Amino acid sequence: MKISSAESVIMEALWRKNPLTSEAIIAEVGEPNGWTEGTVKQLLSRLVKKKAVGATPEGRRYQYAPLVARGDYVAAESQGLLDRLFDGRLAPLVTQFSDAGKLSDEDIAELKALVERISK
Amino acid sequence: MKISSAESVIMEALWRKNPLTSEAIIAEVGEPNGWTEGTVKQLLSRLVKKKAVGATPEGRRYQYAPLVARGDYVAAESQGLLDRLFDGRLAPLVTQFSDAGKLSDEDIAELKALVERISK
DNA sequence: TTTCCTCGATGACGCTTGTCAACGATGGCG
DNA sequence: CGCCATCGTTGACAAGCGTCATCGAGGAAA
Repeated sequence: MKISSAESVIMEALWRKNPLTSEAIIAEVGEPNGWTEGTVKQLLSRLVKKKAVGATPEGRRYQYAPLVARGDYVAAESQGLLDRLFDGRLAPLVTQFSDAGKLSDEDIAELKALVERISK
Repeated sequence: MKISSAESVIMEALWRKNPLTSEAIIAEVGEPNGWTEGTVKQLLSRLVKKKAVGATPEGRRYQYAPLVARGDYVAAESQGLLDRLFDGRLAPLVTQFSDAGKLSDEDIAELKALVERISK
């Protein structure tokens, strides 16, 4: 099942630290996103139903933890974008950022080092 | 306004060649996507309402053409992904593909040449 | 034990999306 | 001058999403 954009905010919190109780998650993402307790609980429920998050009973409450790895999610999202917009190829994506002037000198240096390392 | 995923298929057709009549668009994207005429017409209407596509009367039909440049769309989508998943930095995205073993030798060569050119 | 608090489950609602069909105007052909 | 083929507009509907509130069950505290 697909993880929606609001849901991914919850996931990010859980990827950062887990397991967490709903209370902790609400504390973590509620305020910054202007969400009430009810909203966060609903998102959490949907994630559990989607099997993206696991809920283990601990006493009165649940401990929530991600069931999908962030790496997998990131890989799928990235690949999706690449396929949809860049014909599956990475270089044009990099070109696009370069052409848009979105690359700092540091970005370029990082890339250079990275490519150096990869290509050996 | 946001362009949805089905809508973007229509946009891609128009970016490839424009202006087009609805008939041509239906011929172009209907069959490959398993869409009926009605579906394509609806998507087109929504795109016009969203001002992503312009419709100029020609005789008793319209000629449809994109009002947003593909470059702008691609830039926004790419930036969005980068911000959401990679803290706005490009190098980690490249790393992710590298780590996932998704880079062919050709990809790497392209990247290398590209970075070379950019960094001067 | 009774009252209260908290947790997760569920209902609700308006909006967008994906998908398709029906309708009303209009131009072309016989 | 009528009829038919089209075109764009609209309506429709189920599913998903963003958002929030209410409810029932079960501990905790008095």
